[in-house]
Amino acid sequence: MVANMQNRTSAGHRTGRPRSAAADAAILEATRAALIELGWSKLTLGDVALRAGVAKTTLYRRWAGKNELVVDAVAELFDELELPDRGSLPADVEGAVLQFATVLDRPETRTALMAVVAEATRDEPLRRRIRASIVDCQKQLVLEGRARAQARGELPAEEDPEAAARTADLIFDMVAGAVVHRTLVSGEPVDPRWARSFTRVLLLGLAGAAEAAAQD
Amino acid sequence: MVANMQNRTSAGHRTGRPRSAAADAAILEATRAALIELGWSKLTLGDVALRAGVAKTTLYRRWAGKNELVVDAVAELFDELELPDRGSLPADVEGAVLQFATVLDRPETRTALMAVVAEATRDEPLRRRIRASIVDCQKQLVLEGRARAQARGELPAEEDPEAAARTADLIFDMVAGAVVHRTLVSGEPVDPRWARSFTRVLLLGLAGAAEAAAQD
DNA sequence: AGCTTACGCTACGGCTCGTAGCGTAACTGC
DNA sequence: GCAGTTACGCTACGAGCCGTAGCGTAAGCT
Repeated sequence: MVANMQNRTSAGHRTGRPRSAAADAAILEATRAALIELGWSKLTLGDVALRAGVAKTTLYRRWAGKNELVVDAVAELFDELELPDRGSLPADVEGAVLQFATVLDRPETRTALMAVVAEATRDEPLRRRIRASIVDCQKQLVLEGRARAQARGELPAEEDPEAAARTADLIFDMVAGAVVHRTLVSGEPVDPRWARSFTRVLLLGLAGAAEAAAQD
Repeated sequence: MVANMQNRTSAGHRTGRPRSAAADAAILEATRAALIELGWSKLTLGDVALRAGVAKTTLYRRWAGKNELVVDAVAELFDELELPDRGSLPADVEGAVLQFATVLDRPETRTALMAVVAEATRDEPLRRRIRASIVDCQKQLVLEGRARAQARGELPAEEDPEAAARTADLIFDMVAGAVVHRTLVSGEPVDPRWARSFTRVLLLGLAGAAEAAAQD
């Protein structure tokens, strides 16, 4: 649940006409539709307002601009991501990879995700917004998966919390990075076969690295 | 050497006034300067022309638009990438990772790379251009590194060429994806320590996967 | 020379941006 | 009910950039 981190910062005003939640939903939906039809670069806020059936000024009252609006629109798609229990660590990783790839396969995600990341390189608030509403909830899945594997006895419990955090970051960048790169840069599909190969390399590598670290 | 794949499609015209190579260089340099100062979204072709000291119409005579121009401008930065022989496969991978990260650390690369990739999701010719002038020459380094490792005896020779190609693609997406993701999405630096951890996981994973495959 | 192509310059219609201003609608507390 | 407060729709506007047309000039080739 992303839930409008942009408005009513907390314990917001109680008087006056409340903002229409229906308008919020219509705008975000219209934004995704416009992304599919026009792509990021040709998307205009005037067009989104027209599709959503609201005035252009309403958009500017709620979002600072195109960047913030699109982040919220695609963040909802990433909310679907969950981590179904498939019984073993390799199966879980493979499932997560395929699920992530499914979201990245949507045309609105493809065109929008890289664009807002590019914008974020020169916009610190936008970067925070992306992290809070998209990236961090993905990283959460990594932590969840590790905890599950430790409960199953497939992974040893971590002793050094700092090292554990670094490893989690490494895993996250490797998984998300590889899937994104294959999908958007190489332009090749993330099919079950690729997911299987990738998962195998990743898990064998992590197991070997943990073993080597234990010998230090 | 990117060398203007956009002009004079082959055996181009020989009569008339030739295009100024100095103008080409000035334009690409001005484009990078504008990327640094303004970023992708605020970069305008009129401004680039002003900086380069050429007429705006000259830009449109050589490039179809902003996308193509920026691709050529950043492609020159990736031309620097080489694969110095560091004596062992892990050292080579680590060096390549750090070198790649250095290019991604430049402000003009950070803001431009993701942006053109985003544009390319709805523009097939642009995708081909990016592949030809940026991606493929990176992938070449992977093949070069593997050949070198095989010559050293660190890797077995491949028997199945198709499987070898798939593995090379997997490695490429894992390396480039992880570095890009850490730099541009997570926003954390790719320092020697991270490069070391990453390389260890990758190579141990590949070794383990090759071993497992041999047993099939 | 004469031909051919590149270049600089000006000017233009068209589009999008983001905002200001106003009247109306919706909800709250007295 | 009524007054206060906030959201909404609508119109209009200056500003900026886009991409192109048209023209005169510059730089090579034969």
